[in-house]
Formats: sequence, C-alpha cells, structure tokens
Amino acid sequence: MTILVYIKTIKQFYGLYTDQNRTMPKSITRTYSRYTRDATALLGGLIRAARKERKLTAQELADRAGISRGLLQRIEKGDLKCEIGAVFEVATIVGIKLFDADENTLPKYLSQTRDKLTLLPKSVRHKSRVVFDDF
Amino acid sequence: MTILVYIKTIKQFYGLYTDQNRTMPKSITRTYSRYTRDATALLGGLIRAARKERKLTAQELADRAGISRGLLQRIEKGDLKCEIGAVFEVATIVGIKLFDADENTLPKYLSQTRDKLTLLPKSVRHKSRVVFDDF
DNA sequence: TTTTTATGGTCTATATATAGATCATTTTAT
DNA sequence: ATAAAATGATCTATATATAGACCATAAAAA
Repeated sequence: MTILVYIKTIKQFYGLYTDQNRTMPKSITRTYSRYTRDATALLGGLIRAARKERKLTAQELADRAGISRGLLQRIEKGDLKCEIGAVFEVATIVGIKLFDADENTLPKYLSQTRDKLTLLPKSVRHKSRVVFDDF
Repeated sequence: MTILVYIKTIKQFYGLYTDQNRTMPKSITRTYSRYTRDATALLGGLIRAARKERKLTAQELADRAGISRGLLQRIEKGDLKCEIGAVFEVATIVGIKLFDADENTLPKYLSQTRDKLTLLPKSVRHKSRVVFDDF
C-alpha cells in the first residue's frame, strides 16, 4: 500500500487548509483621500527629482537605503502601501527636509510635541449622554 | 500499520518545510537614520496631540481612517513599519498639513514637480570611467 | 468610592509587502 | 549606429504587517 502525498507549494496546502476550516476573511481595501494620495505622490516625485539631480541611479539609491530597487520604484511612484520608514529614509538620503526641519530643529519639535502631550488628558472621555429611550 | 500525522499549526509545518528544503533567507533588519526616526516619531506625536485636541478616542479615529486601533497605536508611537498611506490618511483626518500645503496648494506642487521631472534626464548614466588596470 | 471606558499590551491567522531574479524596453554614451 | 546600462515590469517565495479578539490597567466621570 502506498500513500502518495503531493503538495506542490505551501501556498497550495495553505489554501486548502484555510478554505476547509475557516471562512476566508474579507480582503481589506483601504480608501484614501485625495490629499493623502497627492501628498504621497508629491513626496515620491520629490525623491525622484532629487535623485536625478544628485546623479544617482535607482540601484545606487536603493543600496544606500538598504532596500530593493523595486521598492524604490514604488516609492517614487507614490505607492501608498510602502513602509513610512523606508520612504522617509530615502527622502533623507537625497536631502529632502521633512516638516521643514533640519537635523537640529527636528529633535526640538519632537520634544516640544512630547511636552504638549503631557499636558493633554491621558485619555479622551465622552460625557455620557443620558438616554431618554425609556419612555 | 498506522501513520500518524500531527501538525499543530501551519506555522509549525511551514517551519519544517522551509528548514528542510530551503535556506532560510536572512531576515532583513533595516537601519534608519536618526532624522528618519525623529520625523516619524514627530508625525506620530502630532497626530496624537491633534486627536486629543479634537476629542477623538483612538477607536473613533481608527474607524474613520478605516484601520484598526492597534495600527493607530503604532502610528502614534512612531512605528517605522506602518504603511505611509495609513499614516498620511490619519494625519489628514486630524488636520495635519503635509508639506505645509493645504488641499489647494498640494496639487499645484505636485504638477510642478511632475513638470520638473520631464525636464530632467530620463535615466542617470555615469560616464564610463576608463580603467587603467590592464597595466 | 465606584463605575465606566479608554488605553496599552499580547496573541493568532490571514493578507500582503518585499527581495531577488528575470526579461524587455528605453535611454544615453561612444 | 552600436553598445552598454538604466529603467520598467512581472513573477515567486518568504517575511512580516494587520485585523481582531482578548485581557489588564489606567483614567475619567458619576
């Protein structure tokens, strides 16, 4: 007697597994405002322009940032699903100022914001609205 | 004869599979500059402050942005691995201006940047340095 | 004080972003 | 014109971010 188990890929097994035992969760499609899309596209465009002005190839900049060329392409295109850390790092390398702040003023803004937060209430609490539904 | 197959979790099987058949790829740990880390932390702090000023709970803001409360927590903490789209969307909702631009000026900056890009060379090409290694 | 609720953290399964390879095309230098 | 190289795009496996549930604690209201 022979038992033949043939699973080509993990994905295949994974798919069988999930389909059999769990309901496939709804794929979450995010919506973004125009402002968000424009801002991300602008940042990507600024990065691309700065890269060319500095005569860096995509591969060179990607290497410096420690990311793949493909990811850099997506960043420059304004892809909304890239890690913010990767995007900001690339921007930093080509010399784009975030929040109009240089390396000296940025920490100051940061501590100012932290100070401000200590003054604000720790948690936001809504006044409990009295409901008159009993009548 | 009995063949007993016991796999507790997919992860367990997955681990066995990869260890046996493939070399485990190096887990890529990114490095980020201080400027990048400060900028992300600042944005998170600004979001948190703006949220409290607007008397929104974390859950309320997360719902409006279409994200989970857990993700909002990471964003406010300045986690570098969040999607830039999610971060910018939350910032937009609480009224934080990106690039000091409002909803009218942002598209203008965007088209200006695109115009600039058409003027720049399509691809960056390094002058081929003649190598004298032959001697 | 008591009660209610917001926050902060953990854990798991799923969805998805990323690296890396590959190929076609475009662009620049020679 | 030709060659070399940069770019744009696609594909796959892996790594990892996210949603959602849960719990403990903190904080604000009653």
